[in-house]
Amino acid sequence: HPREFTDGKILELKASLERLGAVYDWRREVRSHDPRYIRWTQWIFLRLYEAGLAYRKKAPVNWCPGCQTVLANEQVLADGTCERSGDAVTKRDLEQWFFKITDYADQLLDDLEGLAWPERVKTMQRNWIGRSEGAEFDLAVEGRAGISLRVFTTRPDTTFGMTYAVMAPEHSLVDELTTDDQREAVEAFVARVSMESDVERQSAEGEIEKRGVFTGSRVVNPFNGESVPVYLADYVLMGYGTGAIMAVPGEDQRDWDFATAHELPIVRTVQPPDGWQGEAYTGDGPAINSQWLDGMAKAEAIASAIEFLELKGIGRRTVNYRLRDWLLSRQRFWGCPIPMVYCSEHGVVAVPDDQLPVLAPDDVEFRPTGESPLRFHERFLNTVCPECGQPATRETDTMDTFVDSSWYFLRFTDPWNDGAPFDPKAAAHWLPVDQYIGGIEHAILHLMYARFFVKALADLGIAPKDLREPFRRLFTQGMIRMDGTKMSKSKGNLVSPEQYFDTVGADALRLFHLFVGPPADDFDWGEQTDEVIDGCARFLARVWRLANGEVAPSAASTAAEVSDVRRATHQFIARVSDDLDRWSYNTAVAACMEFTNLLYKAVQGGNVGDDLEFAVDQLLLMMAPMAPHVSAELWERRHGEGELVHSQPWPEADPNLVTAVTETMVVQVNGKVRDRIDVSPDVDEAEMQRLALASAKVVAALGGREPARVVARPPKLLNLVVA
RNA sequence: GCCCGGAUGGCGGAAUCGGCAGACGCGAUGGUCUCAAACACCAUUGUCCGUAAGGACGUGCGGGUUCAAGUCCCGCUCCGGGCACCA
Repeated sequence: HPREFTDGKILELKASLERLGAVYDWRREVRSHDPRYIRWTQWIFLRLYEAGLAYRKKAPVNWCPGCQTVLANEQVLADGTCERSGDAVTKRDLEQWFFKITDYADQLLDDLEGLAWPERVKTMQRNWIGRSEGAEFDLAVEGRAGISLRVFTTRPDTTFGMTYAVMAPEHSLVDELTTDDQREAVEAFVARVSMESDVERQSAEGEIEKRGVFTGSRVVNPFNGESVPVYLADYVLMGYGTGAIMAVPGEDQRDWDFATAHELPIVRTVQPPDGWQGEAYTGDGPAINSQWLDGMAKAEAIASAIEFLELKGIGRRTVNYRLRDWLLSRQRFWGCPIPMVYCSEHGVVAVPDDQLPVLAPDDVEFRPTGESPLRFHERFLNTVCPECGQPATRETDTMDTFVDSSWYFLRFTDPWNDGAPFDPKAAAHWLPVDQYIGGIEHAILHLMYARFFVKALADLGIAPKDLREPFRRLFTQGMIRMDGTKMSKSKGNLVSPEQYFDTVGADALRLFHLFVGPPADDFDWGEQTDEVIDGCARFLARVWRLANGEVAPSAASTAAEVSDVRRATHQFIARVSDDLDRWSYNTAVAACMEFTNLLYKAVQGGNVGDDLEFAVDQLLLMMAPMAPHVSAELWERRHGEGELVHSQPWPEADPNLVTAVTETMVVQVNGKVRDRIDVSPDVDEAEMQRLALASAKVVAALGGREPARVVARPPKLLNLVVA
């Protein structure tokens, strides 16, 4: 049962997080299936409904046969498969609930500007929203007064080059515009296209002539009065623009291909550059074959063409988006019920706030059948109309889980509130989130939905009015992959952390995660991975022995004596602090390892005393965020029961001790390193040159030649250039 | 096709502003300890030539800029990701 499964997994995950030493404010924990959360998710749904931002309509929707439910566009991958199950998604005509995210298309696009997000994610959102500016206008159907075909184009400047028009096979005028002699061919074409999945429809390459059919009707080009044929073609989509286009093969490659296959004329209306070898030319250039537009550049011609359409009263400037409204209905039992009731008298009626939450019963056959399991549960299904008290039925679909995650961060600000989803004052205090961290897979799902919710709730006065964005900064961390695919709970290819807690310990596992590479990079779990984790555990054991005074001076040590432990310690503090500041955790761990190695050499060389004790304490302080358990235990052993490393302030490096006593000057001859000489950090150029020329290696490399040029970068580099 | 990333030893990676390529770790090799092993500790470990000292080469490929390029510029190859009949 989903409830047992979910509750069990929460316990498991929470226990893992606690053993890992992850620090969260568990007092603020929320669970999306908790009636106290469901209540407010439904309450928010109703506010969106009242504002016209949630609506129900019948539409061709994405259907996943594997999940036996509908999906939002965002949950269908580019290859037409379901992001969750991998099944090929088909289309079904169903009555479903939508959120009107398209109302916010421009804001969602424009407000990306101010976000400190990876450019890649912003680009993905921009592409997804897919704003394009252009014009819509009517094409009069020849010989049919009162009927016109409305088309959308981004290139009204090329209208003189229209040699045919195309409708989507699903267009509502198809029947009307099909002439009797073409009816058979058109119906066969429409039938074939309707059988195809989106994937098939998009992959029909190389058979362009089969991808369209003539309707028998003609329309008039309003720019030059010429009559052109109307075709149906599967490359025109009903869901975008007006579902019909003017075809300008001279400036559109798809139109060019189609025109060539169907032997339709091609007229260029933009002069391609000299030497143009291609077919359709989409770039800028002076208009040609376009009467009063001739000679104008693209932008000017577009403006002039739109002016003409508006003057004639047949068209207008318009903007189209690729973004569709968010389909939120799911034919699922385990989800937040949509709080609506259907009454034969009053139609669609909202459940009153004081009757929330609407909870699904647990005693259902919950397995997917293509309809919500709640439909077969009489006690849930049958209710009374809130308006008239007569028998009515409940909406039995539940909400997309992305609805839950679109406002949880708002609830975190005020999780105990039982009079509202959250107090706007609390939300104003905490939000926007300073630093959000998540996987790239949420680039256009969660991250777009949450942005929409925040904007809508702010406009409705539920969230603070000036809260326009949920997440100020975003960091997309890499994935840990196994066998080439993402390690994830839905794929089931997880490596359990428990086995590492029980063997090497949580701190070793934490160090491994930090050490393995930059946090933004993906990592492949491989054959050597367990050995790397063992290496982290070995390092912690070295620190343990060092901090417990278990490392003995050793005559066997051949290492050079470590002279200035205190100076090295301050350099170490500066280095780790800087690494942590710039999220370079792998080098921070490396610095701790290096410093530990240095302290081993010091101890083995007999160098013990206050400087060493100070150094070890600083090591533990630096390691406290990375290996909290081991450093806490060692700190207590060194400083007494109850002394807590995590309560200590972060040390400051002494600037006077961070600078080195001596620097290594690299001497190059013609850019090749010939010697390294220890120098004072404030050595001057003349001194550098004197020291370099005193080196036998340098003299040999010069071979008696005089340096023609000397490049000095005191104190680290000297390059002697000879001819 | 378009738009982003990326390519550095046997492996993960480091090199932060154009200035010592390969930090740190893994693996490997040799040694100390041990009856033996494990652990631990020490040392070596980019490639090639050389007994050695030392030298040459070397950051996907080809050019370029510069005293100096893993880093900048131009042109490619391959890998990963996103978008793609969006008119």
